[in-house]
Amino acid sequence: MPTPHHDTGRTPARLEGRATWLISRAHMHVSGLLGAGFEAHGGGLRSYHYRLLAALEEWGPASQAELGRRTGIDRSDVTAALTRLESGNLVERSADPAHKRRNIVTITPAGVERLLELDKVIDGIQEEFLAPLTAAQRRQFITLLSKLVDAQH
Amino acid sequence: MPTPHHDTGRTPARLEGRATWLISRAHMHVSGLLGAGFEAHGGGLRSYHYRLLAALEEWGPASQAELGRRTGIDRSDVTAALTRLESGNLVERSADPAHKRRNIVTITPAGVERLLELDKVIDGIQEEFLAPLTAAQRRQFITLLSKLVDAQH
DNA sequence: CTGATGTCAGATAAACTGAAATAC
DNA sequence: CGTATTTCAGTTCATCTGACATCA
Repeated sequence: MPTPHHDTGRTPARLEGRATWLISRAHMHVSGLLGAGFEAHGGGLRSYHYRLLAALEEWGPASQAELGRRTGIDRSDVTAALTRLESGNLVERSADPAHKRRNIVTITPAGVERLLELDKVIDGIQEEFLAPLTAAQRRQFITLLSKLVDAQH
Repeated sequence: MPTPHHDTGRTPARLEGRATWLISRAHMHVSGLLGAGFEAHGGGLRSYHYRLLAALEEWGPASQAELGRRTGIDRSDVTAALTRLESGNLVERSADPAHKRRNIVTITPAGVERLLELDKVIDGIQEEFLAPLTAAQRRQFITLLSKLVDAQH
């Protein structure tokens, strides 16, 4: 058990040995970077909007419930975020002929354009975050993180 | 907060190639695990409280402003979280004799005990998160993440 | 009836902002 | 005076809950 040392020269045991504490700090760091990025260059769009646009471009048109499942966004929040996107003509809602209750959501050309702009912003943030690593280390990190994210179900 | 996941077996290009999108998903994943863990075994304490207790045990007594800087928690939120911890006798506030405005915050033995319990919870969550990796890969991942976190200032 | 869907109203936690009072 | 500290009041964003009407 670590006993309270005091100040000293950096990187105490907890920060070295505990991955979750580490992940929590990395999480805060990324949150900060993303928040600042969306604030500065997001044109009023937030992470929900980015995730929805990305999912639509990636997997094509979908119902709102399906978008919720794919992006991990609650269906009630999907509704609000899509209303926002629709008001900017970035997506379109149309009734599913096979199921009157269900909407089919489609990304518009303007939506794709907007998404590509956001991608650039996000790529910049990614560069900034990964800057401390060498190219080889970055590849390693991304590979490992992919494994971790893909393994969740 | 489980959020059931997608049906599809394929991993689309965006998820393969874009580290920030990946990090955002990992971020959500970790948030969910931590939230559920604190909810289930945190005894009413949340991430702010854990971070503050950990910082106090790690670096010893400190002023509130200093705690804020070390943990990345805003000074105004430090105040509220410490009041909560103090009401459970997990920390103590005392006036700094050298500076009347400043408080010196100390973790109590009960606070250390509580922290060690929370550590166990968090270690369990960490195990769960890192489960998809081999032991060697975990070490690699932790090393790389340490580099990324340490490099931020 | 069951179950999925879209919507709304509200709660909560994390993080931040601005301002005040106090101490150095 | 300027700066640092604590505190308070209020805001935003992401997330989740519960309810409800609608449809298959």
